[in-house]
Amino acid sequence: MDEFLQSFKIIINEKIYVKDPESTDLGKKIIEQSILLIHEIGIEKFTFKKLGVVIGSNESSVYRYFENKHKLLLYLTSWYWSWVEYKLVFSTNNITKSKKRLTIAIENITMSIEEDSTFSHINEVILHKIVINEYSKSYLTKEVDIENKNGYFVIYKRLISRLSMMISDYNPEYAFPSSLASTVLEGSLHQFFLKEHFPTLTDCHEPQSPTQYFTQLVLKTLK
Amino acid sequence: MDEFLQSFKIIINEKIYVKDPESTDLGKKIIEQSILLIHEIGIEKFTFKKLGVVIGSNESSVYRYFENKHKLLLYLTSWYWSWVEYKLVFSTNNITKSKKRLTIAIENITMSIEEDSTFSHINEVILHKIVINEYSKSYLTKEVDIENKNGYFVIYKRLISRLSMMISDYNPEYAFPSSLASTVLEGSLHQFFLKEHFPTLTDCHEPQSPTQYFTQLVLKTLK
DNA sequence: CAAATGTAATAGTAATACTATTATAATTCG
DNA sequence: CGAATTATAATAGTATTACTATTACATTTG
Repeated sequence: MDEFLQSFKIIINEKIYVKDPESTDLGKKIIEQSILLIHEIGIEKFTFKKLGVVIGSNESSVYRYFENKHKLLLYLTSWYWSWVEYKLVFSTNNITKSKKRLTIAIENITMSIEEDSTFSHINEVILHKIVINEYSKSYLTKEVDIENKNGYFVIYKRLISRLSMMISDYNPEYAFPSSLASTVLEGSLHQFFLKEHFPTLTDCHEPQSPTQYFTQLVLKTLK
Repeated sequence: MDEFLQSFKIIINEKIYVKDPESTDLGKKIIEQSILLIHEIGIEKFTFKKLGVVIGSNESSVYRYFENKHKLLLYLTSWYWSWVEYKLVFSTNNITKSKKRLTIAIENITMSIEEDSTFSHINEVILHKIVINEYSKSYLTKEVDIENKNGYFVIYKRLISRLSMMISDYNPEYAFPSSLASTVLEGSLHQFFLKEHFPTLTDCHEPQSPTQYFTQLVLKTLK
């Protein structure tokens, strides 16, 4: 599957960027290094100036690709959700039993990313950590409704909607499929965060994992 | 209970502020108006300069009370969690049946705040909305571990721990009481946000509510 | 009523986010 | 081939923000 994925390009809403970063070497460098730098210093302290230094280029060159750092964050997180969606669709394809399909989906959404694999210039392990620490900030803004209308969150919403449908397939009677799907997705990011910074607020320590917690939670709730 | 609460002062960790805002009129005005202004323009665009204008005072006067806007946010959210904790402890007191106690606790934590009541200068309805939109930003930072050590999140953690204990009381066998407690608390904020901005991702629309969703989720999971 | 303290205003600085303009390199096409 | 066009990047800014140092004024206290 890893090599298979390499023959695809993840397509991101064109409105998010000024110039497609996948189209040039500098663009790819911007993606590669911004992931490392945002992870290192956090989105608040991240600036295009600092990024310019590490990519050996100028601040203003970055502005050719992204309007501002918020859009860059949207790009990176959209890429991440798109990657997860791809893995989810691929691994649940042709699985006819609704329970099996649902557990595979939960696994895909809640699992910790272990190794950087498919895309040469994107480190998925670190990108996952960025999503854990910064994703909420991309929608907890005053501009969320306009940006939502512009389609900046389509991939994220589609992913939740896929999980929601699998929940309803498994138990058509259940009244909160969308809420449960969004809880699993957002909740797993939160559990990873707690594990790291507020360990007493979670039970997902080795050998336990968010995947086990949420799989049990969903199956018991839907029974 | 409302009048009863008025005879108490909610105590916030002294390290969060430079000078206790409850100790002066200006301090109370800072709290009152910052709640309204942060709600109106969001924490990113909120500045002490803008706050100075609405409280009819100077930017620098605000710095006498809070080091920066991040600390002010920590103060406001700590106050909120403290208020919720008080209501929770009060309403579950003397309830001996573990199931009843648990459902009351979930109700307190997940319910939507309807009216501004107890404290003259603090609007709890709007403060709840600030918590929904801004709370995650107060811990999704690079400084979280130091600030946690300084005790800036004690009330929040104590609240989750209370719920966690009630979960274990109801079902001592359950393996994820803390994870479930943190999911309920964080998840309910998230469901309120979705209801407002991503309505397709939640089922908590009238007459349904996050309280119903989470009460059912917890009881089914613990059965 | 003088000293001490509390409170607030003025006037800054450093850093950040972003932009306008110019320079240089690469490509296209007659 | 070489002029015109376009792509790309660097320079040099500006406006805003977050925060600080200093001074001025007001209030309290012994």
